[in-house]
Amino acid sequence: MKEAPSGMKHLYQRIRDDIEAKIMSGEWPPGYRIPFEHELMAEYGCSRMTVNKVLSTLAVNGLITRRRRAGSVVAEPSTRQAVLDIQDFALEAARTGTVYHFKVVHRSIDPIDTAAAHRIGLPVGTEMLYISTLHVMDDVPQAFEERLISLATVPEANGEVFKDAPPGTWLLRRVPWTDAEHIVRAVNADSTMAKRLQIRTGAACLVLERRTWQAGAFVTEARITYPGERHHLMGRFSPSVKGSSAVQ
Amino acid sequence: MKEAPSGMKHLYQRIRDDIEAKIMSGEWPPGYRIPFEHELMAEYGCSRMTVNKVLSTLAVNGLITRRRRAGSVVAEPSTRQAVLDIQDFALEAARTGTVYHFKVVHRSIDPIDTAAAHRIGLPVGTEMLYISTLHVMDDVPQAFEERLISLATVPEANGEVFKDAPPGTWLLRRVPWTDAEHIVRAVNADSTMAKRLQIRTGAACLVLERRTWQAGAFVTEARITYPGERHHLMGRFSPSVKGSSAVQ
DNA sequence: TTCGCGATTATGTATAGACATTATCGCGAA
DNA sequence: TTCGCGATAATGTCTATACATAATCGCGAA
Repeated sequence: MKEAPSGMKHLYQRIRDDIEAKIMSGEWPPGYRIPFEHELMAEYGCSRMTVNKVLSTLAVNGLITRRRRAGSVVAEPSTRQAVLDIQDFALEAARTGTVYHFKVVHRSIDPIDTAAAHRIGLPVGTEMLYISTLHVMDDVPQAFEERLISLATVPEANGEVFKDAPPGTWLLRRVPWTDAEHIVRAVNADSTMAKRLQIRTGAACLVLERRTWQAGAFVTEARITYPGERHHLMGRFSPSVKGSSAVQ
Repeated sequence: MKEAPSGMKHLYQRIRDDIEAKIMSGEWPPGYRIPFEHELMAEYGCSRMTVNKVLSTLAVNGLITRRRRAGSVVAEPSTRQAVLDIQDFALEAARTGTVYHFKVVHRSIDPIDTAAAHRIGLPVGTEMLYISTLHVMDDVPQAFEERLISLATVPEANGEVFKDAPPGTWLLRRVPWTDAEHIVRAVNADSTMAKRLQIRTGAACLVLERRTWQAGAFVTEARITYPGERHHLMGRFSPSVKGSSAVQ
């Protein structure tokens, strides 16, 4: 029994995917004590070296922290937040005691337009959910989000009206991403955007475009526009451990 | 012989540090075929599992790419270029056949100002090299770089006039960084910056601030201003492999 | 009750061997 | 010369074991 049966993923990858999915989906929240190595050994019927390699790698990449005798726990988001997500507004608001709310200003289901289809690499005409959201803190607009969700990958989005959670947060809970592409640009606000964000026309805005996939299947594309004076993106890196996070 | 003698680093870490240092310093440039596992086994007198774990980890983190039978080679910078560096202009220029040049517009050695000292965490009054550079491709200004270099960490910078290579490239060759912090913002160009970059006053600019350290010692801080319409930053991520790169 | 110390437990590092997988090399045939 | 194919070499995954290390637990003594 040295090799997994052909046609199925290797054990190492399977264990790793399982654990990463549980962490990214929030099923195992920060602070959660993940099973001990010997428990995972029993669960997957493998040797300790195999689960040890999985866990050490996750630790190096900042997803979990490990302590002898005490076991391994899911790390605090700061180190693994490679995403610069709108969800941060809710967290930031909770932390600082300000009032956060969001407003869905557009929602429709339409075939994908040719430009987006080409950009993303999907067949023209695929049905997508288009949704635009304004994020507000203490009555001050903080960001305008234009999003496009693949109904093929996320059929549950079809009837969703995003009443309790904004699309980004809602998605993250249901479809943890495995790959993401980010583009950051600076643009001058046109009059429409200026009105939305309550800034003057021409003010510099930071635009973050993000596309995410899950196991090769396209999930969503978001273009988020932040007023330039109110936000910046920040990240820390070292050659071995790479992580970044968004700050207000 | 299951354990390294106390007082010295573990074998795994030593091998990894050695290889990372060789890659980051440029001694093993991109494309260089690093020793085979069995050669590293012999060199360090350890089992294959140990060097295998080192190399697999480096591969996961994008420092090297591995291919069966062919061996492992140092990866192209794009995947490990967590830095969005000016050096890319020279590469980009070489690739597209455009003419790149830079002009040092300011150079002085002064005690650090209090704001920067506070920001970086250095004692007020430390001597720093201040240098400003304009980067030009085909006679079109592409970026304005304001940089501050610690003469304590990089004494060779004292007499350097940056004739052959711009400060970023020059530094990277001498002092490979081990930690970096990035901040990305969007600002409106003021009249001075507009004149420098040949854009209109008020045009949105992407500002990248980067601070780097080597083994805890501060190396440099750079603030690079790009015309918003001419540039964007791009990165790809997955929970396990994190990398990003700059594109034109 | 509190302190100290040994037992316990989970992780950290390392070994030697096994078999799978895959790309390349080189030889022989067309 | 070129094509095909088997040998070969390097990495990929996994096992079973061993001993080190560090933190916690719990018992017994002060």
